[in-house]
Amino acid sequence: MGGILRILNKDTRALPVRIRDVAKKLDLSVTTVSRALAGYDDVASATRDLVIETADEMGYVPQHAARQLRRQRTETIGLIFPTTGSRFSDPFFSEFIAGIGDETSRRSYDLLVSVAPPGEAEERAYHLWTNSRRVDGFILIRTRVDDWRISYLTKENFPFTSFGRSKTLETSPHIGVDGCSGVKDLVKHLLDQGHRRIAFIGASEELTFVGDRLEGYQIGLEEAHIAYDPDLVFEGDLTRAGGYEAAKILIERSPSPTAIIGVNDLTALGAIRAAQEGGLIVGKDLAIAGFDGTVAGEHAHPALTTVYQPVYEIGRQVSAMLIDLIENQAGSELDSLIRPRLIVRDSTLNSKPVPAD
Amino acid sequence: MGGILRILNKDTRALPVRIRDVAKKLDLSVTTVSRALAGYDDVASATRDLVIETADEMGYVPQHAARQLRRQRTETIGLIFPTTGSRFSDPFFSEFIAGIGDETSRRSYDLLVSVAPPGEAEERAYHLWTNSRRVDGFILIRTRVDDWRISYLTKENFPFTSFGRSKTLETSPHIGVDGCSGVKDLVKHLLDQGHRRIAFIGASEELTFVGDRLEGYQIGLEEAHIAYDPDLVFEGDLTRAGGYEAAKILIERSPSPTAIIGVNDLTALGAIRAAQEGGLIVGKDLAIAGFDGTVAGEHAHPALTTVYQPVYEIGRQVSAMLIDLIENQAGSELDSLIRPRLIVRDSTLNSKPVPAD
DNA sequence: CCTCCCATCCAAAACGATTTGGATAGTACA
DNA sequence: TGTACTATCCAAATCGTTTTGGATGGGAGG
Repeated sequence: MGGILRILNKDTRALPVRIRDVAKKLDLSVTTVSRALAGYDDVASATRDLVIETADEMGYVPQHAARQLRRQRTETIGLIFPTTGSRFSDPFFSEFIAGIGDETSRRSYDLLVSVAPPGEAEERAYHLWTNSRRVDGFILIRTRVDDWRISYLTKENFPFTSFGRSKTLETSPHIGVDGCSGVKDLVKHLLDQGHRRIAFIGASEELTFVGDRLEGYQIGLEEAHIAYDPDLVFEGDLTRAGGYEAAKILIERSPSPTAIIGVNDLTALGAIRAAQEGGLIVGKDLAIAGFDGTVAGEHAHPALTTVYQPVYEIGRQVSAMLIDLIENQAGSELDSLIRPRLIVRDSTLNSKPVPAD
Repeated sequence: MGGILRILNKDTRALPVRIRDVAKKLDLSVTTVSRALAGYDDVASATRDLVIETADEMGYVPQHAARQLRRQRTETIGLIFPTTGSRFSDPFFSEFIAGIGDETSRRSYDLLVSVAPPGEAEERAYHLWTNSRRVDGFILIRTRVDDWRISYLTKENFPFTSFGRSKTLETSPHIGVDGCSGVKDLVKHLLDQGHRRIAFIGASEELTFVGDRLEGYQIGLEEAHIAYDPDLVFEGDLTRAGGYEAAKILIERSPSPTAIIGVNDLTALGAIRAAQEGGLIVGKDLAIAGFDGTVAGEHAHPALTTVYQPVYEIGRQVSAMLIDLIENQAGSELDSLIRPRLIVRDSTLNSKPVPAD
């Protein structure tokens, strides 16, 4: 189909301009051109201006590999998604990557991305990128309570920051979100609405943030002197499908819970679906809430009560922190805790009538 | 908070093993080690085995920058998201990036990612990565009818493939999805259900795929001898909010449409919300359908009728095609058209009663 | 014994930038 | 007139690979 495609031929590809070409054109040494472009003050300002202008109009851009080899820095940061390919559609990720991307390009860094499920492939990926000096540092996500990545990178003395803390080391540079107090606020809100049987659909407690949120749930109940009931706690898998399955079972319990907290928005959205299929009106018969503050939750029906964390902004900060670390700029705080914000919407408001059908 | 953080010090960071170190340990030349590892047959097999084993146990990995400089190839492909940071949460993207990521790492390529809104910043980004030889090729997404990127890369003779074709060149390597016939199928389905006033919420027709889908809508109506009514066509912006706004207006028209097609799933989900807020039962009072086949649509309430395109698989193929192109492997087809598949769900089935409330 | 041919190895030259450690010429000052 | 200093420039080394173009020695064949 579609006619003849032009064949790409490396030999015909325009050769990029090298610093040598600029030097030759101006009858200057390579050294001077290099130093002029780098802004050193041992080159006459007239010369500097001329060099900059000429380099610009010749379209000269330093070849990355050469510079990198000489300077032994890549100006690149690495991000390895700890998940396997096809089941990877958490809206969280694209927000986060956008935050990182904006900050890195602002500081003229690049972002190298890979996907590897936790385990052997993940280890290989980190080994490769550290040993080949492919990146200057890593951003870690979905930190785990016992996190191989953190001990490895620390041992290698390789810069990294993470979204979410870990218990692997006493401290390591990261941006954390206080999931515990976030869920505590949420529980308090549900208690205010009169709920007493509140369920929690979690996920693998290997993930730090899951443990944090579960803790908030427990403390919240405790403070209201409500006994913790293990039968009301389920383990999902952070997906919508996981939330759906878990909620289905919870709903058929008796006595069934009057409120369900999903460890993230996707889980909660799955639970909403299960409830609606079971003929329940969410917000009236059953309250459901999530955590994340994704757009999907905002536009759900009914709109989802959730605990909002500024994912885009966290992406920006975590990469700013990493670049500071790489460049040894002591300035920034290396250990910040963001307090997420409760957003109450219809899915937990029984006072507001649902639209008549 | 958090105690004393260990300060990273470049001087104390373990020096990576160089090929020279391996050579010295084995009392061989650097050349021989290099050739042994590369699998040339001018090194004795006993020597080769020894080299490989030693290199492995010393943890030797070639430094990427040096290799890249010498070979003048990066084994990296570039992906620049043509969108601006914060409003960037289409689930489409994460699926797509996962497909690309899996294929590139299978062929031991890396993936360099950036985010730049169409316009000047985008041009700068492409210039930089081509001139600095930062990547070996590009994957283009959201191709536009008149696409600067395609003419630029073609002019520079720089390898690229795209998801979605463009009219900028007669042909260029890409994976296309036949959005026209996809929407035509959808229209036919709606006609079968008895609909006659079918609306379409699109987006900027600058985007090729939007035009394709709109064309399918028009042809579908034409074949059923239904006059095209411009009042039933709206322009959204591919987001949920855009779909919501457009649908709100459409619903209050009189006579109002009995079915709405969203150019993508997000638009359709926005429309569902607008309909529900307006007191309509989606599937009964108003049929709504989308395009993409995202999980979000599958789990919506009611589940969304849509036209499914295998985004993960397309990501894989488009990057396989690019790598073939870079390596001059003539093998693969450079111009493939995938026919998407109609998935009918409750949002367009008025026969099935909605759950009683 | 001599020649030729393999099989195996290696020294040195790239690749394209940055950085080190001067060189050169003009100026100010004694 | 010398000397010291400054402003401006540059040759050469360097980063760690891969690749080019031999070198070397032993065995086969005459």
